Amino acid sequence: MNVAKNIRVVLIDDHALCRRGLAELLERRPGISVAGFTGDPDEASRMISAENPDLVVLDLRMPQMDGLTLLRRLREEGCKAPALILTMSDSQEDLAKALRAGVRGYILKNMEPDDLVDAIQRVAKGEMVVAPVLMLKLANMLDSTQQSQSRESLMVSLTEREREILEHLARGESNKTIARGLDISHDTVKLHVRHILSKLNLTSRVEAAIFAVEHRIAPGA
Amino acid sequence: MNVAKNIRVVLIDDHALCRRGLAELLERRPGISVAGFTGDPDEASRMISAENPDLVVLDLRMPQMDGLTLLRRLREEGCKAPALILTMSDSQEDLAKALRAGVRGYILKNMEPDDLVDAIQRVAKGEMVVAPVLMLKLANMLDSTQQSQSRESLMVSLTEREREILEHLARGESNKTIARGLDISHDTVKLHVRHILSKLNLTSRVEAAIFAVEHRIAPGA
DNA sequence: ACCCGCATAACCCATATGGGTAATATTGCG
DNA sequence: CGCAATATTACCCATATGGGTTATGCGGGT
Repeated sequence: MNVAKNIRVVLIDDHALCRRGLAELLERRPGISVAGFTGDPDEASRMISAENPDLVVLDLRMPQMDGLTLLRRLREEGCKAPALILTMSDSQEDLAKALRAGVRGYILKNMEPDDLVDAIQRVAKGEMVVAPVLMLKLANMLDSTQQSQSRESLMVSLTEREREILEHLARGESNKTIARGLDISHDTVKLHVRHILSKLNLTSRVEAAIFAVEHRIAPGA
Repeated sequence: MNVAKNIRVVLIDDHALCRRGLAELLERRPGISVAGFTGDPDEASRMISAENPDLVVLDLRMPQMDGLTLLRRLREEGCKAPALILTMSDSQEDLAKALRAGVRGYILKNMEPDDLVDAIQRVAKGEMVVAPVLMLKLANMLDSTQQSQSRESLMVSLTEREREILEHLARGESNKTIARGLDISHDTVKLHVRHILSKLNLTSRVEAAIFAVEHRIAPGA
């Protein structure tokens, strides 16, 4: 059904506009055909086992299911196609997470269409593609792999209580307020906060709050 | 150059992919033609005074310039065309800001292309269009207009310098660090921070940091 | 010339925070 | 049972932060 070097891709993106536009853009390129596109995880699942594409283009942030979670699910279902992340997020964390999940490319949505096409072709050829802007961050990560990685993993080392304290902290509450709210001593809260900072390798409650907000530990007020 | 009921639109979006795809989608609809598209504010400015379109489709979050800031600039330059915001953000805050800036439509990027076309046509006819999902939030706003409105609107009252300080603050920097970074006195930073808190109606730097992060004033570390 | 907003800086003071140490109670595990 | 982890509280101390006041210099507008 497809010519020798034709690359069959499936697009998964919750933005109808993006995936439609993208699909049209790709369809008119020689050597690339769009086997399907959807924004729904379940449909993506079915589509990929049915079409068995050469490549999966995946958005990271989707309302129903996180892109990487979906990727893991696809892998479990036997999908072997390389994944190319196409996202808005240029954050170090997301990049790191994606790379550790074994994606073969990570590019940003604000790039030129031609570059995207190029990225698809290179990933299909077996190359690894990372958005140039992010290569710097990648370099940083190699040095201080500890921080962003272990900050992630050390996150799990937080006690239930500490996570609870962190939530309040990330709502901007002072130690005193947290203490009143949880009906414990001010000193106890202070100690918990110190433990949090120490475990997450941070030095101030502000950093902790930012960390929490960026990791959606704190519910969006 | 255009038939009677042809709607000439200009697309402003920093995502090359989106604007290209969108342009193609719109071009193939009868009654709509794309007079131009760009992701650059200055080019947008020139394009709109040159083309004098019937409608401007605008993204909110753009790296170089905030969509609403750009809109205000366009208005100053004499652009009378109604604006239709097309964005990812479904936040109450952004919607409120946009409405107060006088946009005539606010729709989300994850909607179906057909709905977008519909929205464009309705705005061109003089109607006001708001994404259905957001109508609820709109209702909420009518009650509790105080908080989110005043904090948002007071946000614009921040000085350039204060915004700059806020950025650093939202990276978790202490006053001393910020002072060193900007090569000004510690006391000056303190004063700026106090002004920020006062203007935004907050009481601690932690709240300010959270606010900044949630509103992407701070660049993703 | 005058006033005003802004950035800058220097004070004072009360409180909050980060960090160290010590102690007690509870819980679950080997 | 003893041990380790956790939660709790209490101290001490240095520094950071929030808030008030005063003052200087600059640039824009009246």
